[in-house]
Amino acid sequence: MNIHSSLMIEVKIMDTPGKRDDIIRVALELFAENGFHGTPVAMIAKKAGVGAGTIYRYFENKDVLINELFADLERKFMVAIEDGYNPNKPIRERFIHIAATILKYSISHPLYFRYIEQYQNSPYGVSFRRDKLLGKSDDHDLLRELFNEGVAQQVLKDLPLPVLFALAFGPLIAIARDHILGFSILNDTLILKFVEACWGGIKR
Amino acid sequence: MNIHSSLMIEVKIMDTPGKRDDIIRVALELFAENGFHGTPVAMIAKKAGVGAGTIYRYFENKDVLINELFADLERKFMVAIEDGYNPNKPIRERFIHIAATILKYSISHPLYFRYIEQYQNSPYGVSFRRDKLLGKSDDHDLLRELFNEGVAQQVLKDLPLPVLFALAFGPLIAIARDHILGFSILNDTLILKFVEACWGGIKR
Amino acid sequence: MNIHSSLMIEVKIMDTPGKRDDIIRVALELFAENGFHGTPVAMIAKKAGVGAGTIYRYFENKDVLINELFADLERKFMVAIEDGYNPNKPIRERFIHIAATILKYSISHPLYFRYIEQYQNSPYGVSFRRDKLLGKSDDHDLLRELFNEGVAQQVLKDLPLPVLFALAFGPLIAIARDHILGFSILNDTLILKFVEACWGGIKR
Amino acid sequence: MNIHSSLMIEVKIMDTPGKRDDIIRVALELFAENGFHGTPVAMIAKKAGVGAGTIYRYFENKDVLINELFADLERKFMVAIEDGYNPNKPIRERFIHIAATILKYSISHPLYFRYIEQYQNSPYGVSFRRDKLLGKSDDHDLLRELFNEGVAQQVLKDLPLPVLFALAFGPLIAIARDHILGFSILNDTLILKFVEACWGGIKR
DNA sequence: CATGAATGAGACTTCATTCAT
DNA sequence: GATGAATGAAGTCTCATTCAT
Repeated sequence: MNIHSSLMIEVKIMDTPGKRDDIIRVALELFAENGFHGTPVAMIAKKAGVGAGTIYRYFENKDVLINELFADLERKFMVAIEDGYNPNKPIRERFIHIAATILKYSISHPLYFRYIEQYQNSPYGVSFRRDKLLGKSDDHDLLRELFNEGVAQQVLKDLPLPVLFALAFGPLIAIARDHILGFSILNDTLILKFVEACWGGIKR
Repeated sequence: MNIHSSLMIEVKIMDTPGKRDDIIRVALELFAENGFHGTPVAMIAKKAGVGAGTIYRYFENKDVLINELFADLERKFMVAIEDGYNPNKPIRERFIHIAATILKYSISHPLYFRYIEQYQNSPYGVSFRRDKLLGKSDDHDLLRELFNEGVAQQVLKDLPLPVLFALAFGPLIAIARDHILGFSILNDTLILKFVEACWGGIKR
Repeated sequence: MNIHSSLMIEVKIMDTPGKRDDIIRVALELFAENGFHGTPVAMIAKKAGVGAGTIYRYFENKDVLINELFADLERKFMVAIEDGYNPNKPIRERFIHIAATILKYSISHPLYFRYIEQYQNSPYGVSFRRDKLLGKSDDHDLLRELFNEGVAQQVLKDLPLPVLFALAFGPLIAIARDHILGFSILNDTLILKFVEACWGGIKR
Repeated sequence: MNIHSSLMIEVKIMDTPGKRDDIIRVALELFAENGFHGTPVAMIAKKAGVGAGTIYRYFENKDVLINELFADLERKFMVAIEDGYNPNKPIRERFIHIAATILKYSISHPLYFRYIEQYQNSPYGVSFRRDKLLGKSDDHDLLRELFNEGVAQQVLKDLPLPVLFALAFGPLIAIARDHILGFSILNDTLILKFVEACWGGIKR
């Protein structure tokens, strides 16, 4: 019985995270493709190969799933951005790194991108965004630091942070969306040019 | 009797379209605030002071209402842009006019802006956008002409049109959203500076 | 003004009965084709070229329209049957006349037939039928007389009236329906044969 | 615990199909009595003691329920007819068996009969009937064989099949309806006489 | 009288969530 | 823990009927 129990525990340890991940992965795909309201919980359950009730063991309800999934994706973006980021490099280089990473990562993970866009333009996202931007958050701290530094060193235009953000990342979001929807096609050269153009928009 | 008759005609002329407009106005407001799925038809009817069935006299179904409302808003943007637009002015000036108009109009009509954003990031909007961008449309023709001309005259960077669009309007959308959500505050000076920065992003 | 008024009155006199007939005719057609519940009042109004409200000037409500229409059709059948009916002819000849008339009339007025069938197999028809058959009615009096006479004269089988009715008219209804739905095709020879066979079913 | 387990299994086996059957049974009753349009899904659910949504687990929509119910009833009629049918007996005897069975079964299952009649005279039934009669179907094959054989052996009149069908079964349907609606009362003797009379209508 | 826009009760259906197994 | 059948609140839409014009 001891053996049996420990076995079950092991099974749980190994199996449970797998199940949660299955749900997350499938939910991401379906939400990104069909929208939040076009994706019943039962559809996620079926495609994830779990019972509908199981989803409620991992997420209190559908809204929580949607919100946690968004948090997951943000975290993934942060990891991508921080990978290879060197705070000792010049402002320009650091910006190029961040911007290029965001664009490349968005393009190579179209589901992530579409999910985030959808989320941010839904009632879910707005309140979240409000909480977030007014408070603190890691990724923005990184960016905020970079931009504050840039302004202080007179490398960047002397504009409010949100304005600089808009100038720098607005085009990025726009072109990523176009690419993902197939309205334009980016390659590495174009990406680099594009990012440099973004830099042009904020540098003094 | 003449007077009475003409009065009756006036009442008809003023009243019937009034009902359709009430619905449109209320629907815009509620959709922009609560999202498409957060706004039951019954809620629109109640707030518009009409019976639920009445909405279906003017719009075949909820989706049609959503789509027509979007078309309405696009038309309004177009009207705003075309007002004061002079095709004989230099490229730069024309661009500044368009960009400033879009930004000002978005800011002074936050419901319009939020509705459009929401629409374009929903299953409704994606297919529509696809049809639209690949085909022809008045507003884009205007912009397309302007940008093509700019590229030909070597006033603008030699980049694909969608890339120029992204560089020029991506920041605009971003800052408008921020302003509307209260994350940053724009004034006329800032708007002008901002628009000039956008120009900086695309001019050669 | 006198002239004007009398004109209007004339118009009314000529127009009003026409309007009622239009409604009746269109309602018959639509009900027969789409069923009672597949035919909104508004559809009848539109096809009849009248306002929806007008129908309610001639018929208290939809149910009344349906019932009156049925009564109309029954009357028409009676007229057809009585035309050429000679109570002095032998039983057999009289029956042949009636049966052949019913069959021919049904076939040449498929809408009438389908309406009646539909009516009799709906909640409308059942209660009506109950009222009717238990009471008296012209057409059945004619038939009842004929059949009673036939039984009394020992020309017909000695069976209860409803049984004789079923034997005599059951096949008629069945073949008429088949013909109208296109499952079998009758010509005058076949009709005569058929009616004779029906006679064979009840004659002693 | 063994006993308990087996009990639980039994409950499942007995209960789940029980729910579908409850729905079918109640739906039959209500449709037969009130008509298809006089019977909201909610009414069926309530009387069957299930939630409204449950009906949609078993039947895609109301129409499917209506159609499947009809198919069910047809199957039941076929089973009744085939029970005791002996293809080696003479034509006459076989016909008498079939006709008597149909009549008796109709009379003892008035709800089945009324449901079928209603169905066949509704938009549901007409298209179905068309598909059916023009194609092949078990019960009609049985009858078709019998009648073809009868015609070939010169036992039956030399008439098209639909005509023979009408002569043979038209009276049956008519008298069954009368009986069920209480307009005439059949007993076993009368049934036999009646069926023999039907035979008289088709035999040479 | 005629009209048809307006109404709202009520029908069908979906789906987030629960809970017995 | 896992399951998925069951639930019923809530949403979309239709249509018989009314009534101001």
